[in-house]
Amino acid sequence: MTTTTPGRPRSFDDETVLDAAVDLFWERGYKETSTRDLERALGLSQSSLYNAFGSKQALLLAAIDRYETAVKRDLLDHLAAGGGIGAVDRFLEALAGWLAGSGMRGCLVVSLMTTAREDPAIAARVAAYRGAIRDALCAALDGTAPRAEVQARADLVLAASFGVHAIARAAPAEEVMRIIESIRHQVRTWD
Amino acid sequence: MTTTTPGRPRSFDDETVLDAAVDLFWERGYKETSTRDLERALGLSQSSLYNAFGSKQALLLAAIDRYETAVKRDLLDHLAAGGGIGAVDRFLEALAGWLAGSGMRGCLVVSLMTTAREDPAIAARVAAYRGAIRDALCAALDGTAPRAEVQARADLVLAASFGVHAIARAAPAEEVMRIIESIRHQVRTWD
DNA sequence: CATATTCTGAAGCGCATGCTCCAGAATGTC
DNA sequence: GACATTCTGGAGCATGCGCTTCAGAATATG
Repeated sequence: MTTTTPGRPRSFDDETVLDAAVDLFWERGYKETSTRDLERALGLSQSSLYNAFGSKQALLLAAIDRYETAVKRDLLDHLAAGGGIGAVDRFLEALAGWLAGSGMRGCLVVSLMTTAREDPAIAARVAAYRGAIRDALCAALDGTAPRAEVQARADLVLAASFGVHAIARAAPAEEVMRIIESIRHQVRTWD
Repeated sequence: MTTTTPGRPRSFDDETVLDAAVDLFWERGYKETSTRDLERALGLSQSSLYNAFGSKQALLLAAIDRYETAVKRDLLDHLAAGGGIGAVDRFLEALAGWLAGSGMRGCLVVSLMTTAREDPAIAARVAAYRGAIRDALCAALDGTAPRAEVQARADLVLAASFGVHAIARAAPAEEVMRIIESIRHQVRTWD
């Protein structure tokens, strides 16, 4: 049932556009990115943009979906593969590479924390993202310790990695890398 | 040499005004707080405000100074008093109270991370704040383990507490409190 | 009281914001 | 080729932004 609707077809690829939106929101923040900035970076006029996504907020929510997909592929898969303390260590190792490879801009979602405080829809999306990471950490750590201990360790790694994302946005790269190493060192003592 | 200059004296108290500025920047964020908002909350006209502080950015920097003073008094003093693992644990306990008492808005400085990325003066101020906390953690932990281990633990607590601040801005209070308990649990294993 | 200095409210500057509207171009179906 | 439908660029809306300007009120010194 993929009948084509009559009328002029869209001249841009939704995923390409979303990638550019992720990049812009990630680099400069949500509030700091204007619809004119998006127009320029995405190569779409504002009318096309609003026609396709509805609002700046809706575009952000779609961009978060796309961002989360990438995070799952590049980061969380290290947790799923094998599991155990080693998996968490590899997750943190990948996090360091992820940060360096993306120009030390931390995490899109973490950078939205202030915006989330005054926008329930964004707050809900951010909470879901946080939950997904915590669940992945718990799953990886399952069986390495009593359940309560597993959850405490997951919370610790979650908080520490979010802190790294916050720090990364404005600190020298070496400092960020050292902090990640410190976290990994702690994680390894659990083995 | 406290000779009074001729001319009409200022009708407001600088520290009272700064407290209100801290409160507003903290609650709503820097970019999200307009000079009109400040005018309203501080009870000063914009001209008086600019006459006294020079710019919105300068006001923020002054507000950070005042905020850091409060943090030192309410949080870091727990690290200085006694020292050792127990001091870090009490610091985290105080952090939970600080968050609850301030309406779960996290940390003013952590909320500036995105702004700091595009404003060198704010970035420098944020880095100094971060350094002060790390130094206090290192000092408290000094002697409880080899120097390298002390620094790694300080980094971990720093990152985790910054993560808590980020999460606190948009998560349910219970979740935040549970995360802090998880961090404290880990810290206590060092004893 | 005269004078110099400072503070203050209101008005306004140019510019950016998120979003909408609309005429016309583009491309599908029949 | 006729038609229905959708996309697109540009102009424009009301609003808000950080900041400045200025005339006049307020208050110190001498």
